[in-house]
Amino acid sequence: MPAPEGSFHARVIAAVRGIPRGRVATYGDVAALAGRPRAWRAVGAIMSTCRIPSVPCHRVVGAGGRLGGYSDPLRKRRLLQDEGLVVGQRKIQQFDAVRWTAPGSEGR
DNA sequence: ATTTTGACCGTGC
DNA sequence: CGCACGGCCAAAA
Repeated sequence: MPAPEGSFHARVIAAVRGIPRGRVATYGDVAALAGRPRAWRAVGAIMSTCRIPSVPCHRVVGAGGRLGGYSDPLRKRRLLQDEGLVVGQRKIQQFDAVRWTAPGSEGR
């Protein structure tokens, strides 16, 4: 289990696990929730190792609502649509309306 | 310890 | 709106 407590990996997974169904977050958001708002790079690398089914890694999308990457891009698109999201051919519609924001991270 | 890579992001044309 | 370039962080070799 490649997720020692206190590691960036564990924090990222915890953040992704906190994304409810029908909602999406960008790599930058996940990185910020993980405590490293500038580590979206590492977040993507970690997601690539996302072999844990307990983590809805398909809810992590690129900035601006882009699908981003995935082992099976088509599958990711279908999963998001299955959760009630409107996905275009390359980007998510109403992205701002479905973008997941951590409790307390909103405007203040 | 240094170098390379990766499911990225933002800016410029 | 699409492509090219640079910058950034962490893990692996």
